[in-house]
Amino acid sequence: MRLSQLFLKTTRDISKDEVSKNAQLLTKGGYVNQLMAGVYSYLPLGYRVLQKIERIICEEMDAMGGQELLLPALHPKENWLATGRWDGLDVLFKLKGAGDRDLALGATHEEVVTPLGMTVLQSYKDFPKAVYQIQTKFRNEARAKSGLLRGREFRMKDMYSFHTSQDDLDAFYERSIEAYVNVYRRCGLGDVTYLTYASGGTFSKYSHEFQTVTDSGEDLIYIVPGKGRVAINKEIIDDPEALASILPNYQPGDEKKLETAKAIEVGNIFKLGTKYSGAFDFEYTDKDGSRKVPVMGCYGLGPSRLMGTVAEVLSDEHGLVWPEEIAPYKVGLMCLRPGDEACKKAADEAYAALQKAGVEVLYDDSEASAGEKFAQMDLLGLPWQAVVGPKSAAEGKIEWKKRATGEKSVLLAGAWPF
RNA sequence: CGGGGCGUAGCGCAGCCUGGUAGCGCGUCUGCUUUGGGAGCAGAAAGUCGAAGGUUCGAAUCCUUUCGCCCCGACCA
Repeated sequence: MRLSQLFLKTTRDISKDEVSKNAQLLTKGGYVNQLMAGVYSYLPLGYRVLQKIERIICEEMDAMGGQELLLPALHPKENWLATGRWDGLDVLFKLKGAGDRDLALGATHEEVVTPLGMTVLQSYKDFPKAVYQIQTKFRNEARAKSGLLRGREFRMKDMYSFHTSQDDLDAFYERSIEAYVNVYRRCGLGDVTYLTYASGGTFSKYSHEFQTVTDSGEDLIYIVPGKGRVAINKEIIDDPEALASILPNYQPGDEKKLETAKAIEVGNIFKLGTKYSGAFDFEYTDKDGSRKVPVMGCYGLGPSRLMGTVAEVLSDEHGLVWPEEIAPYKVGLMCLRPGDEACKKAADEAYAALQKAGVEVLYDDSEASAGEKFAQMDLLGLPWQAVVGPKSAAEGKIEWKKRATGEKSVLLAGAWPF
C-alpha cells in the first residue's frame, strides 16, 4: 500500500485531557478514531491489526475444537428474563423495537447460545460441542475509560462449550488455557501475561483470568512464586482455603509476602455448570434413556482490548511497536527524496520486489521531509523500516531498521534482514 | 451514579476574571526555496465560540438550564 493512497492522517497533537497511552498512540497514529466515550472507529491500519488478532484467536479456537458461528446482537427480552439478567445485569443496553417490543443488545451470549444448543444437542451422542463467535458486544458501562480498554462497544470472542460430565468440561477447560496462552504469545504479550486464579461462582472452585502486567492496569494481581506466570486476583486473596490449594506449603499470612503487580484483564474463562442450561430447561437423553442437564463452560477474550493492551505495553517514547504477527504491515518503506529520479526508481523497485515476495509493505512515497517520514514511521510502529535515500540509492543499497530494537543494517537492494 | 476539570476553525489551544462581533500553533491550499530525524519565506481558505433560554444598546465573555468529553471514586461475566 502506498501511503499517499492510504486513508490516514497522523497527528502530532491530541487533547491534553486524554491520558490513556493506548488512546493517545492509536489516535495519533490514525489507527482509531473516537466517536463518543468508549466507542471507536477502526481505521484501515487499526482494522488490519484487529483482524490479525481475531485471526490468531480463531486459529487457536479452531485448533482446540471450537466451531465458529455468528449469533445475533439484537435479543428479545424473554431470553434475558429467563436467566434473571434482564434486571440483574446493570450494563445491559435495553431498547424498544417495532410494536413497542422490549429488546436488548448483546452484552454476552449465554441467553442466546443456550437455547440454540438445545435445538442441536439432544442425545449424549451429540456431545461434547464447543462453538464460538467474534462480534461486537455492547455494555452500558457507567464510565467508559482508558481508550480501548473499557468501552461501551467492543470486540469480543466468546466460546461456549457443552458437556455431559464435569470431567469432560474440566478437560476442555484445561485445553482452553493452552489455547489462550498461545494467543497471548503470538500477540507479543507472552512474557507478561499471567494465568490468574479468580473466584469461581456457583459451580466451580475457581475461574481464571488472564492478566497482562503493566503499570496502566486497573487490576491488582498477586504473583505466585515458582509456578511460572501464575497469579491470584484480589477476590480470593482473602480466602485461606483457596490459597492453601494454590500456594505450595501455604501458611496463614503467606499471602502478605506475595509480590503484587498492576495488570489488565485480557481474558476470562468460566465453568458455568448448569446455571444457564438449567435456566432454559436444557435436557438431553443419556445412554440409559434418562433426561439430564448438560454442563457448560464459557471462554471470553476481547480482541479490541487486547489491541489496546499491546499498544499500551509494547510502545516506547517514539510510538507504537507492533509484534510481527499483528502489525498492519511488516515493512515501512521510505523514499527520502521522491523528486530525485534515481532515488524514486530504487524505492519503486524495492516496493515491487517486496510485494512480489508477498511481504506486506507500506510505502511512504510522499513529498514530506525526511525527518517527518522517520518520525511518522516510528509512530506507526511497523516491525521493519526500509530507507532509500539518494546516497544509498546510488550505491544500490537499502538501510534497514528494526523498530523494536533500533538495530540498523545496510544491505544490498534485494537482500532483506528477515 | 457521586465529585472535579474542560467544550472557541479539521486537530491542539489562547481570549472569559474586567462585555464592544474572535486569535495563535499544527494541518489544508497556492507559489518559491529546501531535502538523512516532525524544513523556511510569502500568500490563502476555513469558526452558528457545544446547545437553549435570560440580563444588556451590545454576550465567546455575566446568569440559568441542558448535552458532551476527560479524570477520580463507586461499579465491572
